Amino acid sequence: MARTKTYKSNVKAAIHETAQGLLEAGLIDKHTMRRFDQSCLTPVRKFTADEIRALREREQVSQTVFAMYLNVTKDSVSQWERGDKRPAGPACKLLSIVAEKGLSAIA
Amino acid sequence: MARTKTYKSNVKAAIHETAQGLLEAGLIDKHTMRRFDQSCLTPVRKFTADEIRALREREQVSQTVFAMYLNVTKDSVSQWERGDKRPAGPACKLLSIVAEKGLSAIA
DNA sequence: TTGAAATATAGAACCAGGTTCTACATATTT
DNA sequence: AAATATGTAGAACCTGGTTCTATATTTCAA
Repeated sequence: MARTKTYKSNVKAAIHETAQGLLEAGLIDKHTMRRFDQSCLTPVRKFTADEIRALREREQVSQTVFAMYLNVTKDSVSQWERGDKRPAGPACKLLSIVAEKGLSAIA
Repeated sequence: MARTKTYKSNVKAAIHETAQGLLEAGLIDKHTMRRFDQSCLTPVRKFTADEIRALREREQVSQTVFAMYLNVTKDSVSQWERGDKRPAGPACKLLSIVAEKGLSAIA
């Protein structure tokens, strides 16, 4: 497409270009996202019980300390690692951040 | 207290010194946290509906985009800002990070 | 070695957070 | 004018997150 529009239009174009993939993948809801500042959201992985445990052990912290970083109870971490329960949306986001950037990213 | 113990003991001492405050404040559970690596956890604030809205508007994003960053649905963000529901542990942690470091910190 | 603290498992019960859906109301763009 | 983006509203559902108790093992200090 030709880039001869106003600044806002270019931003909008950039938005759609970067987000359209997510949209088509069904990862985000239908419309929206004007002014989506250029940054690309890191995709949020799903974590198995073992992956969560491996992640925590990689960071060399106990369940209790790990829980403190995530602002969750130690029981929740235990339940995740045992496969008793699975982390929800925000918790998965935090786990993704830790997986990619380490615990210090959410200190 | 005298600092004449081994390295591990000093670490432990540092742990207790930094975490004892939280412990005494009743913010963390009883014992624990050996090897708490020196970093200090940023305290997780509680957010009112208005604060959440102000935070989002400060970042200049729509509810939908804000929700994407937090890995939550746009409805949840709307419910938070209306006071219909309140963000839980992990969600509050993410909000705290955004409040202090901006949206880019969780991109 | 003895005891206290740290760490992790297990299960149960409860509540509210997060999801999904629909419908409606305004802007804002094209 | 038509289409899109944005936000409100409410309801229903489900499970995540909390809290509690109890138990087992390990680690550490006296």
